[in-house]
Amino acid sequence: MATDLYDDDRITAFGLFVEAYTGIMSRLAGQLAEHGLSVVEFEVLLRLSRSEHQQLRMSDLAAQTSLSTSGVTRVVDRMERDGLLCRRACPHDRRSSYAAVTTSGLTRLTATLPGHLELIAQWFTGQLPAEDLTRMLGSLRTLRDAVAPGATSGVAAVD
Amino acid sequence: MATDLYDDDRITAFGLFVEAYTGIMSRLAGQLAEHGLSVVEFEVLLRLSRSEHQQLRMSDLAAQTSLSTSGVTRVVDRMERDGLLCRRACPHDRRSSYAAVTTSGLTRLTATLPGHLELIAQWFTGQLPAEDLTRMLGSLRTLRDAVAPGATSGVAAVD
DNA sequence: TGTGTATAGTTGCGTTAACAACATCTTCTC
DNA sequence: GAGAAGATGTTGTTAACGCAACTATACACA
Repeated sequence: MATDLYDDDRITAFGLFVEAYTGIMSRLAGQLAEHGLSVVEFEVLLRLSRSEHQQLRMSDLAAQTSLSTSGVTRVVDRMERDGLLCRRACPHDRRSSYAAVTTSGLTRLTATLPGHLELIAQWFTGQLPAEDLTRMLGSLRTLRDAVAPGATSGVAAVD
Repeated sequence: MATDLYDDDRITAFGLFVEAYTGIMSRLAGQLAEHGLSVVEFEVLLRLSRSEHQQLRMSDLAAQTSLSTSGVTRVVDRMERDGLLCRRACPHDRRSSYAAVTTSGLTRLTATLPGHLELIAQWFTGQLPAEDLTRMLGSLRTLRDAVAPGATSGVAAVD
């Protein structure tokens, strides 16, 4: 039985990637949950807060997250219901609408972020010696640019 | 507005990780879909195929994947319906049952793997100079061991 | 102006997952 | 060996997502 095929080095290498990622991610998700946010909701909040006037058109939000447009509709529905976001009409294009962070949403994000950053430091950036981290980030950038060329580092990077 | 807080280096760093991961993963998922497999189903098939007698107890399978036990019940349901897997009674413990790969399942996996490995090479291992890759894998192992100490590299790594 | 095409967002439907409650079987303790 | 405690897997319920269909609006162009 071609056991070698299943144990190919490439699978092992990529498995390491997956396990590191899911391990870190699940810790972050736990902390977000303590603040009543899912990973997706946190990402939405962060993206919007970074944007001009703390708002973004629905489809731009979809493009910046890993969601489809219908997924965005639903997340925004929920977050609007919870008072974290509100929809605003777009003055120039009546087809469009903005999702905008409310004061309550900003408060929630501000309460969540410090712990989030601490965890990233604890389980990711702080785990590696400075030089290794630098090299790793360089390699990650290479991979990211190859695989998601759209995501220019200006718009950058969230979880 | 504390814009600096949202643009913290740690977020940028982790965002790179996330974008690289999701970018690669979505390409792999596409190839798996061409063979009628979801990421989870592929992982199940691979884990089982690597195991003694190409089978594993349901709960062990849950432990090795990112699924809950009820999640495993359902995946195995579907895959059994599709003929990729079958359930077998455990002779020593009548509470337990095994999920075992069928010939058809093994055939499917064998058909899927070469393309899968190629894609890993194309978008991950092959993107980096040998030395960078080695260093990166070392760093990933450090992260993985910190964050998912259970997953010893013997059982290793899948996607 | 009127018509066709493209774009923005929402909704119905099917799929998949987790969680909790549950039934069944094993093991431990006395 | 009888009952308690624990393990194993399944099922009901709920939540989240994507796709495809749909509505409303904008734009091109004759």
